[in-house]
Amino acid sequence: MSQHSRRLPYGDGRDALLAAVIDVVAEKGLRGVTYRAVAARAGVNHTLVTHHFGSIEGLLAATMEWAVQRSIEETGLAGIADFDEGFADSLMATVSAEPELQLFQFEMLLESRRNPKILAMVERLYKTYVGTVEEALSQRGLDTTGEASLAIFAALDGLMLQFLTITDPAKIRSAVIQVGKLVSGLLNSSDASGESRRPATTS
Amino acid sequence: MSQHSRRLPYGDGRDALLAAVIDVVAEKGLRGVTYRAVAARAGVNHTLVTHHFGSIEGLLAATMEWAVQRSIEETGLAGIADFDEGFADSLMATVSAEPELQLFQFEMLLESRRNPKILAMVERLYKTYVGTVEEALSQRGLDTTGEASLAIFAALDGLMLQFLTITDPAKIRSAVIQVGKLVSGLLNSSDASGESRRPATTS
DNA sequence: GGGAAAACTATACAGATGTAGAGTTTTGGA
DNA sequence: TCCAAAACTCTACATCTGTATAGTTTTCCC
Repeated sequence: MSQHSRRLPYGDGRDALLAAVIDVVAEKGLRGVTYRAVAARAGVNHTLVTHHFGSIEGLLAATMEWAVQRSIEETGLAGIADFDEGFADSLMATVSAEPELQLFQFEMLLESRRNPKILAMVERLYKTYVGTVEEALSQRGLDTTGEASLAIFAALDGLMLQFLTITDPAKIRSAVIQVGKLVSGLLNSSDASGESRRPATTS
Repeated sequence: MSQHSRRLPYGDGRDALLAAVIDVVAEKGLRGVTYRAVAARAGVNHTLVTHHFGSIEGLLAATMEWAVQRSIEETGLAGIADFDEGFADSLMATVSAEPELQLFQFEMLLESRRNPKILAMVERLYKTYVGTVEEALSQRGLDTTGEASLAIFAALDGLMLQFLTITDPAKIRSAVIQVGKLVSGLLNSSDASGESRRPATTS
């Protein structure tokens, strides 16, 4: 079914291109990102990419900017306050909702080594994520020096990466819950006398 | 200065191509992997790629096969038995020794979504890694049900990914050490809670 | 030492890709 | 209403890329 049915509304080309990048990367990887492939997916002429973004690099940077903004606004880690099973499910649900978007961000993480603009955006994104974890740990009265937040976030990040690629959801879910237990363990070891395994009800 | 100085010894072309792939991916990403780019780096004619590997996909698969074998043999996580500071330094040293190789494996992890052959190899690699962690945890008498090994490995994996891209070594080092402390915490909490304590046979 | 097989090169070409330039459509404001 | 700017398309072309084919060099082994 060739669906060149209706043209996009005037002014929607730019956004359509950004969305198309996510899809093309998910389907064919960065190797598949060409002016024509992206434009075809977006339903516009391939020269429109140059008009809006100047180059493929510019297109990728703009797409990442867009993706980062969305991720930060949605703060997928919002429900992180409690590290219980509900948290695990909500985290996985967030990633499952838009796997292509997450995949794209991982691609850009690797790309950041070769592109300063991308690097800056990835740094911003990751600092936001780690900051969110840090906040959650602090609320539980945990010592957040020594990069505990970074360690916890890296565990979740690594698990989501595997979730999106090679490891089945059930195992990932268990492992995410384990991360929650590790946090509890951190609480115990820093507060040696604590008997209260149950976190105090929301204050 | 054209430096077509010395040709490769006869029979070395294949290996030279594999090594070249790692370099090209590190420098230009998967987008930069073309017959000519890889062949030029290896110092051979670009048609040699087809002769040995059939296609770019075949070339990437063969390179991954080679990379996985090396990683498994070296077992970069060998010194994982103790989760102390020495372990952190040795882990980072291993990754630092050949960052391009690690980067390539992360690229292939993402690629595994679109390539069954790559998927099989990445699965093998990750199972080996998780298995190594599991062994280390068992030796400490820890309960390894519930995917604790997967969680711990994911933390280290996620940290190495950041180490290779956006986060400075000092922070990574601290975080890796934190992972070690989390393992200790796991030990405490499994004793303290007595929830699902299955004694591991330390035979 | 001779011949087949494997490794490798040379060349040529079709199709894909990036890019330039000129033209068309739509929007929005004076 | 009109016009300038922005959004967008069309076409053309040079370059890059993959691939086929034929030929050369080296190795291996009987």
